[in-house]
Amino acid sequence: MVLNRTQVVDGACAMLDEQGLGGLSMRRLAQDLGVKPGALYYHVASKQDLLVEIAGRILEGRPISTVDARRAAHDIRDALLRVRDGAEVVSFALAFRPDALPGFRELHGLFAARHRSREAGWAARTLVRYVLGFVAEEQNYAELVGTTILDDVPARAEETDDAFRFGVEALVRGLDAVAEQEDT
Amino acid sequence: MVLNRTQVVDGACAMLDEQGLGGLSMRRLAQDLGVKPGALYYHVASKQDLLVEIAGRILEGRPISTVDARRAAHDIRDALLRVRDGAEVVSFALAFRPDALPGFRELHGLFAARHRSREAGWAARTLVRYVLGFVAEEQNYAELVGTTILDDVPARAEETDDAFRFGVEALVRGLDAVAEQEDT
DNA sequence: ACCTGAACACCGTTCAAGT
DNA sequence: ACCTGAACACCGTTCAAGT
Repeated sequence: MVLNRTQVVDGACAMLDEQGLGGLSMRRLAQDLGVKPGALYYHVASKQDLLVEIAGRILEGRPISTVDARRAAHDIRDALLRVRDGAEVVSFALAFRPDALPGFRELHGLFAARHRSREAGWAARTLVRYVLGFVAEEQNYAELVGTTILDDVPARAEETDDAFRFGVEALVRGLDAVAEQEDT
Repeated sequence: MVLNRTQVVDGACAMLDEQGLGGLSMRRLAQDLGVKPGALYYHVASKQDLLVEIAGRILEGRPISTVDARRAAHDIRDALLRVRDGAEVVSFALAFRPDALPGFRELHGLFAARHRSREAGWAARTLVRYVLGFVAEEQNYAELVGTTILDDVPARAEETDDAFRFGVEALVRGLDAVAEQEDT
């Protein structure tokens, strides 16, 4: 079927967006691509490998600011929200292969001006964790609304945006504040 | 075999701590309890139901402060660290049934003095997310060190504690700071 | 009330063999 | 080089039937 790695990842991204992470299986993906399950392993080492690749695609979708922490947080959120279960996929990839995510190592620089090197790394990771956790919850809730008979509260979207901004603001301000006494 | 719900949850907790979340299956649990898989479903509605129950047990292990946000964060971390993959299990439970976790709804009160009601809820959820995200990463890393040939950096534990304190301090300070201008 | 037997509908992964 | 066939070792869940 002259399949290649790019097509496998493309198909996986499409399937993720349509079925969600729970509906993305190697067997289904193979069938979707008109191929037997074993064939996928000629192009991809494992499902985990595939998920890391998908995570990369998700993050490449939107450029992430490297100068403003607040903007960076919103950029990452926007990227994650473009794909169903995006936050969960990226979280997995980050846990499994922390170095392989594009645009995440550079976030260290967001705090390099105010913080010492070690603390800048902590700060960047803290911000990323906040965004991932927030969006994972957000997307998970959306999933539950879609599946279960959970009555959707109207005007939830704007309140969610407000809640996100609230957390970003608190976190960035707090990170700035603790930077000032890093001279023990 | 005169099994009851408590014994099923007990067995599941033990298996979680020994095998990790990936090694906890209904079939293995059944075999461990000397019973056929189908028997478990007489005591537990589903695996998800079981995980929510386990999450409750994990959080009940340590009392969580309701007066000091910094202490509460450390209390929650301590509770999560007592069980392998504790953070992942509690995260799942929180996503799946946000109301069924003991001691989490009360955290709202930690911020009620400084914040308006809506913002106090946001603040509490932000703090919980931080702790869960941090400990999930922490436990996941420990897992990778145990499995893969990943050379463990010495003195990592103390640095991890420092990193956690750093984030808690920043977050709590930031949350306090944004509280002061909640008069739009 | 509590459990077994047995099935249903799935998984990820491997690997000899084919082309 | 790329894929199939076919297996291996699993999953969660259901449900008639047994005791």
